[in-house]
Amino acid sequence: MPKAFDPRAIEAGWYGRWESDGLFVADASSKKPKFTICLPPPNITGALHMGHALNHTLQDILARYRRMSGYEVLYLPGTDHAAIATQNVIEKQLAAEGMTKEQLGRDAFTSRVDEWYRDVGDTIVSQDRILGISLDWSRLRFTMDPRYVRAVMTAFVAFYERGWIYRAPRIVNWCPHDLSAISDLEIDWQEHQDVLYHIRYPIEGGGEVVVATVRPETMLVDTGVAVNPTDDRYRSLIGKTAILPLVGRQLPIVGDEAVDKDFGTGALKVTPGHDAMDYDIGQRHSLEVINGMHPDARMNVPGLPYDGMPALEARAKVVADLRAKGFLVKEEPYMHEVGHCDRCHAVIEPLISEQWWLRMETMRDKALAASAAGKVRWHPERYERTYLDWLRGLRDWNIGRQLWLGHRVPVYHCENGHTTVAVEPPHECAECGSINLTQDPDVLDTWFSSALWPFATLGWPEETDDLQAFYPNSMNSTAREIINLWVSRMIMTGLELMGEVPFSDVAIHCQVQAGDGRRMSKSLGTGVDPRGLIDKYGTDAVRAWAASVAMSSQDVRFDESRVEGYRRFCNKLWNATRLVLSSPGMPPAEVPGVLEVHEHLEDRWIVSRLVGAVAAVTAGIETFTFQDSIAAAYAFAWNEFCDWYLEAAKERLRAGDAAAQDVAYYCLDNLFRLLHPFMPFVTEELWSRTPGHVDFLMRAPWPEPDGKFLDSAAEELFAQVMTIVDEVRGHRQVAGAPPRGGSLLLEQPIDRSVAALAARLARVELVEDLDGGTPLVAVPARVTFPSSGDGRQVAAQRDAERARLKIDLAKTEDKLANPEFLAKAPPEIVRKLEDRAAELRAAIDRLE
RNA sequence: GGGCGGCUAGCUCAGUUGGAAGAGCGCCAGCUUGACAUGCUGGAGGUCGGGGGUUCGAAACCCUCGCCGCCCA
Repeated sequence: MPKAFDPRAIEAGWYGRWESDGLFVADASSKKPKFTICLPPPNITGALHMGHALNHTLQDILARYRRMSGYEVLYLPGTDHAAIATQNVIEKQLAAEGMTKEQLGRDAFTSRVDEWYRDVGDTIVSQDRILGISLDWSRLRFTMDPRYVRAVMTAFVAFYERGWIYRAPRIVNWCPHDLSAISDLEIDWQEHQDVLYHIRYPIEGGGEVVVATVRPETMLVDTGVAVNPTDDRYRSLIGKTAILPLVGRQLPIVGDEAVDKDFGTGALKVTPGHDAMDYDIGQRHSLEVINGMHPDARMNVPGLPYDGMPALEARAKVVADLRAKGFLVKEEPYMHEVGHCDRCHAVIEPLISEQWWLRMETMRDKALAASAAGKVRWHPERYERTYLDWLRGLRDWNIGRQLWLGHRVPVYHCENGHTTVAVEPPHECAECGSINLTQDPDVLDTWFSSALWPFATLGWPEETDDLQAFYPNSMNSTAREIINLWVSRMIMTGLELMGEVPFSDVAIHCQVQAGDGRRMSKSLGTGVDPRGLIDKYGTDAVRAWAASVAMSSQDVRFDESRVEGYRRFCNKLWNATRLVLSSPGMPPAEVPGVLEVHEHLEDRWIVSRLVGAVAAVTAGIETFTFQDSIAAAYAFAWNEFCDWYLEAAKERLRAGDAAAQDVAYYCLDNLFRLLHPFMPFVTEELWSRTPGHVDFLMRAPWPEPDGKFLDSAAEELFAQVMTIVDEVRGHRQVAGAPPRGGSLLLEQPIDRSVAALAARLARVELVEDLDGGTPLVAVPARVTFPSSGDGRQVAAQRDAERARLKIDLAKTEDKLANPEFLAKAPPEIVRKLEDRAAELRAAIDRLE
C-alpha cells in the first residue's frame, strides 16, 4: 500500500466500476421503500460552478446514504434548455462572427442551438461523473426531449381547459435586447444615479400643476394626471384638464388613492402604456393607453420630432425642449433602483404588451393548504416564510416569451380568427375546419417547463412504472434565489396535476462567496472552478468541504485551506488503514467486531465512542445538518481513533493481538461506511483493500449504533488517562526533557488499567517511591524526568499554574457564597461547582 | 421600501433546553516517535460588533445602534 494518499490514482476507476455494475440504476419494480431525487437540471449554458458542486454533493450524500439504508434510490439527472440564457449565449457567439440571428434565420438558429445542447450537455455529464455523483444515467432527461415537450404541451392544455390561461394586454417587463417579456424574478435591480425632473403642466382655464418624473421621455404618451384625493393642495384640481407640454394633448386630472403624496410634488403624470401603477390608475379612470415605444426601445411617437429616437436620446431632447419653453421647473439628483435584464443586462422598459397569462389563485391556495398541513418541510425552517410570503402575494404568471427557442405555445390560429389549443399540432381548426392554421409565435417561460420536472421526467402524462414508483419525489434542494422561481412552482403544479406535493423536504444550501465576501461570478473574476479544486485536492476533499458548509449558514466565504484540510483527513484515514493492515494475521475474523474480547480499557473505550459517532453522523444526515455529520466523523476518526486508540493499541497490533485487530478493523469498517456518502472514492478504495470485502462499499449496509458497546465506565476511565497523559506531556515540554523516560508516582491508588495505560502513553515508568518531582494538577501524583533542563522555568510554570487555579477557585467560591445563587440555581449545578471548588483546593494544595 | 442572515482567536467557521469559550488553517517552540512531516507533541492568541435590559448566572433570550451580505418589491 503506497505511503501517501493520492486522489488521482484512486479516483480514476471507481465511477466506471460502480456504473458498469449498475449500482446507479433504479428498479421501479423493487419491493424496497423508494427514495427519489430529480436533480435540479442545470442550465445548459456552460460548465458547472461551485453552487452546482455543493448542491449535487448534498443530494448525492442523501442518495448514497439511502441506498446503504435499504432504499431503492432513483437519482435522476437532466438538463434545462434555459431559453433566454441559451439564446443570449448563441447570440454572443454569432455577434463574434459578425452575424445576427435574424441574418441566420430561425431554422438555422435552431440547429445551431441543438449542436450547442449536445456539446454542453456532455460537459455537464462529465463533471458530475468526476464529482462522483451517483446519477442514474439510463434516465437522463432534457427539457427539450420530445417526451418532455409533450408533457409541457399537456400541462398547457390542462390549464387552458381549466380556463386559467388567457391572453391580455398588461404592463410587462420588456427587455429591448432580447425583444421579449421577462418575469419580475428575472430582473436584476441596480442602484442608479438619475435626475428627478419637475415639469409644469398648464391647466385649461388657468393655473398649473407640477409633476415629477425620472423618465421625462414617457410624458409624450401621458394620458392623464393623478393626485391623491386626500391631498388639500390638489383636491380642487380633480375634474379639470391639463395640457401636455410639447404635445398639446388634453389630460384629465383624476383623484386616486394610489398616488403617494410625499413623492416628488405629490402630483403624478399618468402614463398607462409604460408603468404598471399608471396602468392600474388608467384602468380605474378609463384613461387612454398609448404605446410610445418600439420593441427595441426606440420612441414610437409619429408626428413628433422624437419619433424613432432611442429612449435616452429622446429624454435629452425632451428635457432641452422643456427647458427652452419654460416648462422645466426643477432638476434634482435622485438615486433609485433601475431594473436590468439578468441575462443580457439591458435596461428593462415597462411596456404595454399582449401576453399569455396563467391564473394562479387555485394552485396558490392548494399550495398554501399543503403548507398549512405540514406536507413540505423546509431546511432550514426559516425559508418556509420566504416561500409563503411570495405565495400570498402571488399574481397571475406571465408564461409567454417572445424568443426563438423554447417550447412553442400550442395555440393555433386560423384565418377566420378561431383558436385551437391541442397537445398535438391539429390538422384543422376545431371550430371552422379550416386547414390554414398558424401556430402562435410565443414560447413558454422556461420555468413553466421546469415546474413539471418531478413528474414529467418520470413519464407523465403517461401512467408509467416510474411515475408509479417514484412520485412523489423525496426531496429537492437548491439555492435560495430559486425558491420562488422553481420550488414553489413545482409544488403548485405537482399538487394540481399529480394531486400530491412533489417532495416532502426542501433543503436550501448556502451561497458560496469569494474569500473577500463578494459574490462568486465569472464576470467579476471571483469564481472558483470546482474542477481546479478537484485537481489539487481530490474529489473527496471537495465533497467533504461542501458537506461541511452547505447547510451551515446562509453565506460562506470560500477558504481553500479548509478543502486542503479534508485532503489531509483522507491521508490520515489512508495511513490509519495502512497501520491496521500491517498487523500480522489481519483480519482475525471475517466479520469485524464479533470477537467480544474487550478486556483492554482502550478497546472498550473506542467501541463505546463509536456508538456515539454512528448516531451523530446519522442524525446529521437525517436532519440535513451535514456539517454535524462530517464534524462528528472527523473528530472520531482523527482525535479519538488515530490520536488515542491506535497509539494505545499499537504495540498489540504489531504483535498480532486478535482483540486489538478486531476492534481496529471494526472501527475502520464502520468509519468507511459512515464516510462513504461524503467521501465515496477514498472510502471505497480503502474498503477494497481491507480483507474480506469483495463487494462494493457503496452497497454495504449503513452502520447502526450497537448499544451493547456502550460503556460509560470505560469512557470515564479513559478520560482520566487522557488528562494524566496531557499533563505529563506538558510538564515534560516545560522541563525541556527528552520525549521519553521519567518516573510517575501515584500518591493515591487509581484504577490499575488507567495507571498502566497513562504511563505507557506518557512514556514514563510507574514507580513506588520518588523523591521530589513535579506534582500533577489532575490527580495526586508526582513526575520526574531525566536530564531536566531549566529548573527555574519549571518553577515559574508551577507558580503560574497555581495562580490560575487560585483565580478559578476565587470565582467559584464567589458564586457559592451568593445566597441567591444557592437558592435559585438547580441543585446539580450547585453540586457541580462545589465539586469543582474541592478539586481546585486539592490541586492548589498539591502545588504548594 | 419589506424581509432574512452574519458580526466569536490573525483568517475561515463551530458553539440548542442559558451553567468554567472550541475546530481547521496560520503563528511560535520542540520532535527523522517503525501508519502518516499531508505527520506528532506543547504553546501563544478571544472586553464573543457597541450600548442597554431580563436572570443567581448571557456568546446564547429581549430591546437598540452600527457595519457586512443576501433575497424580494
